[in-house]
Amino acid sequence: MSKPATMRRMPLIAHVDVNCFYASAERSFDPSLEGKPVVVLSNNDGCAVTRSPEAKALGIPLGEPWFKLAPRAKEWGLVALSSNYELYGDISARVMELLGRYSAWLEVYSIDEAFLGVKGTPDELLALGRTMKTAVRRNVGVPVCVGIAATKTLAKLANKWAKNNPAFDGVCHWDSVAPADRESLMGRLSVIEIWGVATRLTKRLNVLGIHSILDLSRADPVMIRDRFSVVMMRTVLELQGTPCIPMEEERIGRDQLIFSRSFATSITTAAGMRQVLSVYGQQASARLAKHGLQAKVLTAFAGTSHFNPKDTSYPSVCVPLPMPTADPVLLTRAAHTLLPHISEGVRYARAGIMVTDLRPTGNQAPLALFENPHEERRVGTLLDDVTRRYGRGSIGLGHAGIRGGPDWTMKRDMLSPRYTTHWDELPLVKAA
DNA sequence: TGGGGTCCT
DNA sequence: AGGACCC
Repeated sequence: MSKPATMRRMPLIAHVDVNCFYASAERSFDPSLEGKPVVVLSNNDGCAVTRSPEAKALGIPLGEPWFKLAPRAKEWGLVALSSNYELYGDISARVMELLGRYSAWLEVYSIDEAFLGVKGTPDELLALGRTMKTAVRRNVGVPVCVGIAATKTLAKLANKWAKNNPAFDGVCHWDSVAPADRESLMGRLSVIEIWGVATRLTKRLNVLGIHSILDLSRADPVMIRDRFSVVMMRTVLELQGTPCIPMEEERIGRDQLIFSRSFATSITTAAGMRQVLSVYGQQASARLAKHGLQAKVLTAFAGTSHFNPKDTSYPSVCVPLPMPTADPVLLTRAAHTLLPHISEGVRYARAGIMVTDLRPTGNQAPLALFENPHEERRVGTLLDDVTRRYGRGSIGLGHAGIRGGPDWTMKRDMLSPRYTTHWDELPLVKAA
């Protein structure tokens, strides 16, 4: 199991993640939030995606719609904030940069999580975990926990344990815990707590009498592979201490890019849809150019609300592009082929485009957004058009479109300042 | 009452 | 293409 790995000083995996990241990021710049129940809302201020410990203590479930929370917010002293991705992205970069100093082998797994390859005696590993935790808290201002184990799956489990059991003080080295205690934990926890197992798989496992993590760790990997998949088999092996999920290189370029939003107010006209698709075409172009990529295929889609199960409609078109491109005009034109499938009067609650079959831009400069002056002119017109109609800030690349704007822009009524990335929104510090 | 992704079958 | 998962 994991013991030989430790004895042979095989590299282990440290999993580091920020406790309730969005809420912690907000707090690190607004100390008045300390000790208060805080929730951060999803796009469109739809539902609570992050809760501070105080908000959890109020019994607010993850994913609770804001419209249900709002009436009681005052009574609870609940603070709700719109997602401020610029702030979180910046805090994330600082955390990752700092972690990179403790291991050359860093995999940034998500905005608030990283895996690190680490080596050392159990004492050294525990010390390393504590050092990282303290450093991130002091230098970036957000709390993290650390789990260290032979595999990614166990490292994540150890991290979760560290978060839930104060005795660990935020750092759990799996192999340093008494086997009886580990078994007791795994016996108490449902398989749904494991990385890679969610509701569907949990149901199927339960049918086989596999309920706890301990049950799963004792299952026969081959049986699991036959009845489920190689993915689930890897999970079983990882629980047994055999690394099956490798550290990954930094991924350059995505397989696909999606631009999609639900609307604050539904779109009911082809003209409205045309504008939305134009914006997506723009955004896709900018992102492709930024990554030095071109797309061969574009899919455009729209859909009615699934909370309104009558008169549903989900039109979509898939457009092979004549040649790989990141050109805003060509992408927008392709996206507009959805328009004939749009029926006037139908209430579309969302729309989007997806570009796939991506490949690196050839010998053209990756950042040459507008190749020929003719097209540049037309793009300018497109931007001007929307801006004239809906006002400045309604459209644009990057973050230009988030304030105000037409009905279909994102609703972010409770946005905190972009403290770290915009000069006019820097926090003020008064020296006494 | 989110929006982006990936991998496997 | 669709179904599962992740954050």
